[in-house]
Amino acid sequence: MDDVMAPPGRALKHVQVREYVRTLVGGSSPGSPAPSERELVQRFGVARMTVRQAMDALVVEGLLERIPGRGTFVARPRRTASKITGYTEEMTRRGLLAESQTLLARREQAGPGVARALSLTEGDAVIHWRRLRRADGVPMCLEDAYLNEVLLPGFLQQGMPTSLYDSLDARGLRPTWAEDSITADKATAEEAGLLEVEPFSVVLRHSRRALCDDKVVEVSRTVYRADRFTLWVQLGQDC
Amino acid sequence: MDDVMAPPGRALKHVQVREYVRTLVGGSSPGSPAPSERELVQRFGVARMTVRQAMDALVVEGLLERIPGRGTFVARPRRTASKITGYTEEMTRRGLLAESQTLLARREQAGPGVARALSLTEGDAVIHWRRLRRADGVPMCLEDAYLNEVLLPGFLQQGMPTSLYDSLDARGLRPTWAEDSITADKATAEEAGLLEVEPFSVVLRHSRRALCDDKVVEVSRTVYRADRFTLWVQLGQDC
DNA sequence: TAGTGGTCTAGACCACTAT
DNA sequence: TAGTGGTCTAGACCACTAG
Repeated sequence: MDDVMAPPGRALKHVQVREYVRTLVGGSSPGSPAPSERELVQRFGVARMTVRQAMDALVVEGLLERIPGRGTFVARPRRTASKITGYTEEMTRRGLLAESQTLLARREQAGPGVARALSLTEGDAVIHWRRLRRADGVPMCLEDAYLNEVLLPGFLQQGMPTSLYDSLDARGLRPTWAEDSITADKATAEEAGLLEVEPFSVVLRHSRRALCDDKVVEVSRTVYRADRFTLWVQLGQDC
Repeated sequence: MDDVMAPPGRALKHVQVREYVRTLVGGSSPGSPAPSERELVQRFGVARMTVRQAMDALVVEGLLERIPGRGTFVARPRRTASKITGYTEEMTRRGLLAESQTLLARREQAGPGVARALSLTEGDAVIHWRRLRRADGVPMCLEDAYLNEVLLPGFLQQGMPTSLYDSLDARGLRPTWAEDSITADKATAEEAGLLEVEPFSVVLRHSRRALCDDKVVEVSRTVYRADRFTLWVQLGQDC
């Protein structure tokens, strides 16, 4: 436990109780009982409101479920909506080897469309990064990403990473919200050549505008080979 | 206020405080201050923990934001993930007139694929509903929906509604979670004829498996004209 | 009847912000 | 210095569930 290393007097009591309960029920199956509130009052020598504060957090989080008159139990995991992922994560999740070949990585002046999408002014400096991306060695898609240079100082000088989303993560800019549009189309001659398919083959076009809090961190357009790629999306209410 | 009609002794105090604050800050813009906790203690003559319980609920809900040392303020609305919608809702949202023509609506025995997707056994009774759907009079997509007859008793006898999702809503079966897959493809000859496009035109195929709690309420396959339809998806973290 | 969560009180001290 | 939210105490009564 991390708590061993922490100054003992510093840890908040409701946090201590919360983390105790979390580790206690960590591996339990849904429906298993959690300790009763009064039991935790005894064990930690705290007031009941303190225990309730701890348990409330776990209930909001979806780990526990209260049943009046019966007790508190491990909740069944909520079905979750899709994480916002990039190509590397997604292909890895599918058990494929993700590789990328940078075709272009440079500073450009934003055109009207890209400027609007990035919430910038036309002519502002943006990073344009074009990659041919493979899965298990076979061309899968061609991606054009546009990034706000102000948010990513020194990005082009640091050598391009494999995963854009890892880089964003490292800078605390992991997208928290994204709007995607998806269409079916035919490949242009250039796209077909790079993707190694016949000209005018069917492709899936995927555009994304990704935000971290209120900052637009990525605008991208990706064209996928339709014969190799299916897009999966999970949607959830609430949360 | 609803409270006027409610038995005065019945309303829980933290609910009274919560709803008072909700209506008070209802129309306010983000950043507006909410009453301080001690001010509400005075106004309602309750303990501070009761006020905190009320405010906690509004914070979890995303309406309020606490800033230690400063006060409690109206939060900026969270960006939300896409609602799970059907065709009628989606087209209406886009300002188009949604119309449907039922091509088939009957009881069938589930084949292996549909049975698995609906969490049924092969041969179980399912409802198969095929519709040609128009937007502003022009064919937009062809949809095959498969429904669990046990969850929708008398569905076929009641005359087919325009919106499946409205019917599900009315029965308390509005989907809370959905998994979609999206691919690009070419239309079959039959599809092309119904959609009034050239044979082998590019289409967008969209499959959905929608659940309400743990019940599979809809399994569908839809083929959209690529020249008329773009799919939009919003993704959010947490929620 | 004993145990559970739900609600509620009337205080207290703390760190932080703003003036 | 005054006001705010964050944390915490040591009780209390209620409705409900289960044996």
